[in-house]
Amino acid sequence: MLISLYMNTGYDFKKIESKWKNIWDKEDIYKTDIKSKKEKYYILDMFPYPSGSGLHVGHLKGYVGTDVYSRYKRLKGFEVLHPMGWDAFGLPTENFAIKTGKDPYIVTEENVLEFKKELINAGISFDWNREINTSNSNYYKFTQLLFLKLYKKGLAEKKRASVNWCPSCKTVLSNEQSIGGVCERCDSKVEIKVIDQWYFKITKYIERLLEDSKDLQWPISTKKMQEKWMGKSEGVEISFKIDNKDIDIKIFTTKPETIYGVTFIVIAPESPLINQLTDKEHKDIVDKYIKNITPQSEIDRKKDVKTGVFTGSFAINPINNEKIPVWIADYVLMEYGTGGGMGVPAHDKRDLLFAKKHNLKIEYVIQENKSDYKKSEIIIGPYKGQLVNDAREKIINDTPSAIKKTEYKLRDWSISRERFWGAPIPIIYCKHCGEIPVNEEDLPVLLPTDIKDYAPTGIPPLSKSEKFMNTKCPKCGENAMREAKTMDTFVDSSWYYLRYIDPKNKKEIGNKEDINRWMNVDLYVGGSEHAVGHLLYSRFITKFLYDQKEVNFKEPFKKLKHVGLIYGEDKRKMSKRWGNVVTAKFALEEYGADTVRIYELFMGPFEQYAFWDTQSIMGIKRFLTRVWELQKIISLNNIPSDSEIIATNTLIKNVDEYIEKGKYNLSVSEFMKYINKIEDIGSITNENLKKFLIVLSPYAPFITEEIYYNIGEEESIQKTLWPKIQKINIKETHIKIPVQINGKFRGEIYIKIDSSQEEVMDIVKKDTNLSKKIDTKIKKIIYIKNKIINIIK
RNA sequence: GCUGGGGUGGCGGAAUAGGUAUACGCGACGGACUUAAAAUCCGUUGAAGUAAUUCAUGCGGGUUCGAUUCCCGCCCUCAGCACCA
Repeated sequence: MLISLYMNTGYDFKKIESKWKNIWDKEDIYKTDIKSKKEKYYILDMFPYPSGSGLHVGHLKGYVGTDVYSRYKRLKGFEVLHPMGWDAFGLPTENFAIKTGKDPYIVTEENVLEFKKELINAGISFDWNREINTSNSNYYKFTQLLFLKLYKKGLAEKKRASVNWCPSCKTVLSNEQSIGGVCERCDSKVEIKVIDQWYFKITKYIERLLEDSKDLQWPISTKKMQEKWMGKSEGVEISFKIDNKDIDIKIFTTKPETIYGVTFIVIAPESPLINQLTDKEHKDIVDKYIKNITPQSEIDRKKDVKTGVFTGSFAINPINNEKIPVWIADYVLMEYGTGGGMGVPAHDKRDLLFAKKHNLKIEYVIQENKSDYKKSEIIIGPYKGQLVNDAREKIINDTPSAIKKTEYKLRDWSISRERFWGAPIPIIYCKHCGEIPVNEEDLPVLLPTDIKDYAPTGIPPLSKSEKFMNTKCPKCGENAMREAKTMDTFVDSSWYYLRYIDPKNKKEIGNKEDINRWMNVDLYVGGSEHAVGHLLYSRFITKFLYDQKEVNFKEPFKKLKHVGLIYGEDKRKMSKRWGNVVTAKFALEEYGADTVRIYELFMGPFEQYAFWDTQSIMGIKRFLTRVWELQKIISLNNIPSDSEIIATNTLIKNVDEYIEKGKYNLSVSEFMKYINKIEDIGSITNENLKKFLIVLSPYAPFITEEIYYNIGEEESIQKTLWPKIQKINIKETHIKIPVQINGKFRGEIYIKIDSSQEEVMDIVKKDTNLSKKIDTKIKKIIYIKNKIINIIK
């Protein structure tokens, strides 16, 4: 029974994997020497939430990709920092804890152990000496310190404002967490609530965030997404006087040249001007309308029907003194610009819809050029006949009260949460002194351990712990209360990449010299879903630390790569709901780590999504069995044939190139081509087998280590260096080139290198097959030396 | 609607400073071994045709001796964003 199992699997991966796992662990082989003299390379994965549902093969793909690159860089002589940790605070853990009734501390610990075990089983070369955990007080002490630093510079601030509220998670969400008007965690419809919230003033950094992104080696789509999210638009602010009233309405527009076409003014339903603008006659309708509209969530207002009511007031167009009605409209957002806009139905789609619905005048003032708006022609007013591009400045100058202005869509980052499982905000409220920051020496502000019921209610759970809440004012020493809200987990993850460099430092985030030496992250890999959240926050925090002279770099992640999702065999997203989840645990036990690693990279381009396929993975298993069998055909004399040398050189060169380009799937093809070739030759020298194993080792660390050991090497394959190309003295005298007739491939011939056209034609004419085809008159010959010949007849 | 990707065999995918399209793998078919199956090994495999050859890289044009690659105009599809004035 046992024997047949061995025959089926080819080699006993379980035995090999557990053997080397133990040896590597004992030798602490992945330990990074921060003080090493070697050139540094920092390669980072986005750290995971250690959720209860465990690790599946999709998570693994990213880690395998970075692991191949890390191992490769070590072989290339770099000191590599490749750490891992846990984004342990936050809703996934907390919700899991609530569901299971377990303590979140215990839940975190259990999940972390499970995740870590699978990562080790997969042979990922993380340096576990540097493991971090955001829910550990040694870590969140510095999250709180970061808060204090921002607070002291006026960049952390409590404001009363309308916020996105998730009725199911019972907490506030940032704009980045409520994209599309739904909660990113639970898909509930987001509501709008007005409450006190803490904000980090990321908007102060917006210009620098835009400017510096130009130099980042990031996917274009991700950079564009950030750019769009920040939403810079340059335009003009114009004041419209209200007829018979002492009020001005300010509006923002990016198309001041359409001012001759303004036929109404629209203001947001939240506008403070509404009371003054509404006359008696319209008061009832306006009140009713506003009462109806304001409690609506953003998503309900985002529809094509543009509702609105007339206020009874008229504004005066400053350019031509025309009287135009002022309306309240739900498509105008209070948060953007001035909360009001000029209605130009002829040249704005939304205004057009609104005008049609409410029978407002439509006046065309521009002949629009579809391919380039700036080349549109003005057809009304003093600049009739001119292009928008030329007339815009003049029109701005002509418009009284017009001021150039730049508007952005990005809002400040809301960071406080009404939840338990997060870092407490280090602020104290004192009756006498007001809002006072905790002294830095008093950090960390520890999460209380005496709260049993931390299920969300909307009231911060920390407020239930008297032990936590009651404290002394750091300034006057009187009794005072703590802030009961905790920080969003994106604060934890906005600086974690710094902590790996010096994770045990108790005094500061980390040793400055080491941080400055090891940052930036040379390669950062993770899902594209963090494009506008985490990645933007991290850039902001890095810039802030730069300004405080804490660090000497302005960007955290030099190069960014996204990893494509793995879908289930049924082509649906892996989910418990469909029962199509392939867990890392299952795959590793069933196929072995080396097979799973190679398979995941061979599925397709790294950045692209792929479908799990239990048949294809067998191909990789077969491949590794053939690798194992190479041991049986080692040649005795150790003198490689020319073809063996050429094949090995090609392998080394191509794999090198493909790894550098991140084209892991193509390097796997190279390994397969190589083994096909060697099997054709029938033997391999010890020397070249070693080279093959070394270049394969980043992909399949276990089997290569075992064979390397079997063929007599005493030191780990991981401690060797990338093989060099062997110089050979084979002078190629002849090469094969394709022959085309009338542009179509018709055959190939062997020619002497650097033959002339005449010499090549002689060979073509001697070739019986080809000469038959060119018996008629030849019109023209195109010959590209050593490459191709095309005969036109 | 906007932004960024993609459309190549039965399937995953190779190949773009224009030069033998379909590498590598999966699957399928045929064969060897086996009492048999699995595993393994050896062939074949874009389509049509006995063959010469013809037709095939989403569709329609163009440039070129030659186009998957470059240009123009479409169609389809995936992802993200979307009342931001």
